[in-house]
Amino acid sequence: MNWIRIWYLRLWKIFWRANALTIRISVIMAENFLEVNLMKATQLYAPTLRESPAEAELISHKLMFRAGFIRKAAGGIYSYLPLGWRTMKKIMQIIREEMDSAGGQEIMMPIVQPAEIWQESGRWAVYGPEMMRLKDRHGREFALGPTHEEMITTLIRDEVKSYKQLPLLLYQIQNKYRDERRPRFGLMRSREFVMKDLYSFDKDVDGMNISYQKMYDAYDRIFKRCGLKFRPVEADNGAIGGGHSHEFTALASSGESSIAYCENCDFAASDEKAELKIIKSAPEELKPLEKVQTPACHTIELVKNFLNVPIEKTIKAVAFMDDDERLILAFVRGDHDVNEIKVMNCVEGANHLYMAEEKLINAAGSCAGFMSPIGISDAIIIVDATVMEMYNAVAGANEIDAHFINVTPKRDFNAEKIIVADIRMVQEGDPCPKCGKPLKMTRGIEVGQVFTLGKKYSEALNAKFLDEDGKERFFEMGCYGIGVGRTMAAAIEQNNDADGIIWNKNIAPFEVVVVPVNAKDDKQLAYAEEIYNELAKSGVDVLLDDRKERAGVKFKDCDLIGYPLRVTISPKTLESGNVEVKIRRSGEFMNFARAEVVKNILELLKTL
RNA sequence: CGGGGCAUAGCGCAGUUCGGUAGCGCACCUCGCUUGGGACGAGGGGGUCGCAGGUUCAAAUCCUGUUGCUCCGACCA
Repeated sequence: MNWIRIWYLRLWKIFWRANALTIRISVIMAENFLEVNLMKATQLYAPTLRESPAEAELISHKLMFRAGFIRKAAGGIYSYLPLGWRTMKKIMQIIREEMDSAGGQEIMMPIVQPAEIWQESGRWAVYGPEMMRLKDRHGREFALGPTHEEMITTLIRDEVKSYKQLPLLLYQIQNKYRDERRPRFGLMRSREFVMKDLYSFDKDVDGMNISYQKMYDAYDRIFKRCGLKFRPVEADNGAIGGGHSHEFTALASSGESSIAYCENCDFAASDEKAELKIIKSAPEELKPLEKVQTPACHTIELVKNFLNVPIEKTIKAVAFMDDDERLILAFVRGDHDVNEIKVMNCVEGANHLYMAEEKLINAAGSCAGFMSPIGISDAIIIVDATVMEMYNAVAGANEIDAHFINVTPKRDFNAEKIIVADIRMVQEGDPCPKCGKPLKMTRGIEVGQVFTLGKKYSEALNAKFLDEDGKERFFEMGCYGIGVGRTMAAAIEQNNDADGIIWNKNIAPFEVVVVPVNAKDDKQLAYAEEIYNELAKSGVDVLLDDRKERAGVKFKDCDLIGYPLRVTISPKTLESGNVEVKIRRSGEFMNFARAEVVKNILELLKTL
């Protein structure tokens, strides 16, 4: 029996070699095996639906479901069908090419990770219920990897021992698991998802910053190639600290994060992070401070109306307290909102902010609704920098039903007792911190994030190497993720119409579909096959819709699935000798002479 | 984690108030007819009514428990 085994193995070897050849060669091979080629719609598993499940909320979710891209297995857990997986693979291929050209090397790490490495880094206890945990038959604990910092750091720590081996950039494209409290929006927030993550290891901070920049640039190319409208947004890497972080955010009204961006320059930041310029008010002649009665005017709106002053002339107070029950009063202009994160960053030792209890406010000698920095002592007072530029404004008087008028903070606030800082929330129309033009606000989908980790994990997991001086040092790390499914969903959010998806050709499941309007007509079918073969030979990713459906059904499916180009073969086109091409995005029809079809389609594709 | 809603055929839904042995549209199968934008006609297949227990001669329907899904909020980043 041994010889059978040997032959079997030899055949496998040949098969795999063939698989590894270039696309062009596989196209030539496909020509010979066309009869079993799955590029025909009759053989493609693409179940399209007229209606979407009631639970689908987002356009991308509905369309992916209707177009036969995904099916749900459980909440936040999906199968990818052939069309969906083709697009996923195209996105992954773009990512691979850019990662490789930036010096990355692809690896594959386990989904199932031992508890020990998480215990070692301290995150086993910290991660919480979002990490899916399981035990093997011996009772040993494991987790389904929500991320791979521990895995990769322990992977390299015993092997990479010299600065000469650095920098090292390793990445993988892998399923990740996060047991979201509330999975929703289809692939946008799922519990199992495909993610590319690259980890960089450098000998020093300079090296880490170079790696960071390489990734930043690679991300820019990746999302451009995917045809996304996006912004790299300055983000907070908070607890991890000490470095930069950018979120690559696809602009979409359905997005979960809110960002401010400038149309004039490249500024973009999350609403929480955006640093703002001081807005100066026009100087005025200073009037004397005066206390006035304002009965029951405990909101800015009421005060403004009662005293008949513009809202920009009022000062709003928000009272917080921290874990130690310290009272923190934040003051912003009446038409502005307080940014809690910025406030928290001003207060040393504060980890959480809560709305202050009224008794705290009273104990400090003030009262809710009428708080003021003037004449209050027992509180941490933080004043927005823009407030300091106001003249003759209205502020609370720290007693019920009374306000000060003609408040000029520079004159009236006790400079020693207040902290002046940028603590307000960005608003549409605020001047851009970079160029001063009015900012725009939009919502966005975070499709990728780059950030520097520094030594956080190398220290926690004791991953060291020897530098030029023979001294032991911890790796300077960075990590860089891209949500592949999210990228697909974001592309659909940005590119769809009433009929369905509109793909960019780089990530479309097929670039071109050839449709004989009546596949039962042998002449049409033969003609369509001819064009289909020519396109395939020219390297076009093409599908032949040879289904014996009515033309309307096929057209509807084409639009729904969103192939960038449709080639239509009909009695009309047969007679004229021309071939009709429809551009999905514009709805434009074009007619090409038979001999020019391939050439023109190749040209057209460059523009899509 | 708090608050709402839903669970009946692959998908969308009706039937539940008032218990009587399950229906509609789309999809699917067969035949006919039709073929440039989700045709039409005739016939047909498919459901332990989320699950478990209870009440009753009889439960999709009433009662109890439970699970899942979903929306809003909070939390997380």
